[in-house]
Amino acid sequence: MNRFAEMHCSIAQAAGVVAEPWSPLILRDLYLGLRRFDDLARDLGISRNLLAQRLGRLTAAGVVEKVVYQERPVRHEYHLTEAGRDIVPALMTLMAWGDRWATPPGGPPALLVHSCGRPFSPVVTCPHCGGSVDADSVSVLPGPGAAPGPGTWVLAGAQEV
Amino acid sequence: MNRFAEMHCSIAQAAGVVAEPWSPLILRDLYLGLRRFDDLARDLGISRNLLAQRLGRLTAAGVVEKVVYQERPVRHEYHLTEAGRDIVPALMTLMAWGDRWATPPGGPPALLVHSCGRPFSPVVTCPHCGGSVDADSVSVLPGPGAAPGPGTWVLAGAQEV
DNA sequence: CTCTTAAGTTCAGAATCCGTACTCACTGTG
DNA sequence: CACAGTGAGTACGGATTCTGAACTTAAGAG
Repeated sequence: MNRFAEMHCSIAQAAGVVAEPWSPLILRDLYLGLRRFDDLARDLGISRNLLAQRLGRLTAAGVVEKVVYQERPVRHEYHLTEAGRDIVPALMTLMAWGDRWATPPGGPPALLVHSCGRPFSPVVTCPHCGGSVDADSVSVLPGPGAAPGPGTWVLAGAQEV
Repeated sequence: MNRFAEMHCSIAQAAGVVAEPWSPLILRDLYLGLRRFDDLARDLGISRNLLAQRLGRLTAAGVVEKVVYQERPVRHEYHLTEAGRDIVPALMTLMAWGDRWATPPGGPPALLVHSCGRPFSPVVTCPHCGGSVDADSVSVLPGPGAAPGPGTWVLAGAQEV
C-alpha cells in the first residue's frame, strides 16, 4: 500500500503499521479495552471517515480483527490479534521514552503495573545475558535477508561506522 | 505542531516524534552511522524537500542535532542527541516485531549483537523482577498527569477492562 | 572559466487527510 | 404503522502534505 511495505527493513515494516498518524493511539485504545467504532471515534476525536480507513489497514496488516458481536442488525467490534497484542510492549517502550523526554505537565498520564505487583517502566534487555540494551551496547550486522535497496544501502554496504 | 503534541498521552508524545512517515527510518540511518543530508536522501529515496523538513522537526523535538563539520563552505551533519540515542532500543523492539510478524523474504535484514557477544532479539522486561512484559502481564492505571481530554478519556474514566 | 559537491529551497501537481453531512439496516416506542 | 434513535460506516470537498525536478549558494578542482 505505502512504499514502506516494499523496503527490506523490519523497522519499515513495523513503521507501516505503527507510524501512520492515529494508528498507535488506536492500538492503545484497543489494548485498554475499547472495542466499538463509535467509542474509538469519540475517545480519539478522529473523523469517522479516517477511523474506518485506519481500522481497515490495521486489519489488513493483521494486527486487528473485526468480530461480529450481534446479528440483526449486524454489529462489529474490533480486537487486537496475537500480532497486535505482541506489539503492545513496543508501544509501552515508546510510552516510557515519552515519559522520560516529553512528560506532559503534571507527570506521566499512565502507570504500568507488572504482574509481579510493582509499578514499572519497561526496559529493553538481551534475553541471553539479561543486560540492558542501549544504543552503545549493540552492534548491527547485515542479516540473511539483507538486500541492497531503498532504505537498506547502509546495511548491505560495508560499515565504516 | 501536530495535534498529538497536545494530548496528555506519552504514546502520543512519542508518536509525534517517531510516527511520522520517514522519521523512524531517518533515526535508524543516523544510528547506523549516516550523517550527511545527501547520504540520507540517497539511502532512503526520500525527497530532499521532505528530508529537510523532517530533520528540522526531529531537531526541534530534541532527538537530532545539527553540527557544523566544516567552515568555508559551511557544511553540516546530523547526530542523534542523548534523547535520540535513548529511543534506539524502542526502534529495535519495533524491528523485532517486524521480524516476527512481517519478515521480508529471505529472513531478517539485520542482526543485532549485544555487548555480551551474542546475537539477540530484544525483549521488554520489568526492571524489578526481570520478568518479561507482554499484553497480559501488565495493567494500566491512571498516573498523576492523567487528565480527561482527547485521547485520554479511557484512562481517566474507570476501567471495566 | 567550467565542472563538481554539499546542502538545501522553490514550485507545481498528485496524493492524503480530515470534517461535515449523509446513508443503511435495524429496534424500540406509542 | 410512523417516528426517533443507534451503530457503523460512505460521500464529498476543501485543506494539508508529499513528490520529483529544477534552481541556488558557496566553495574547491582542473
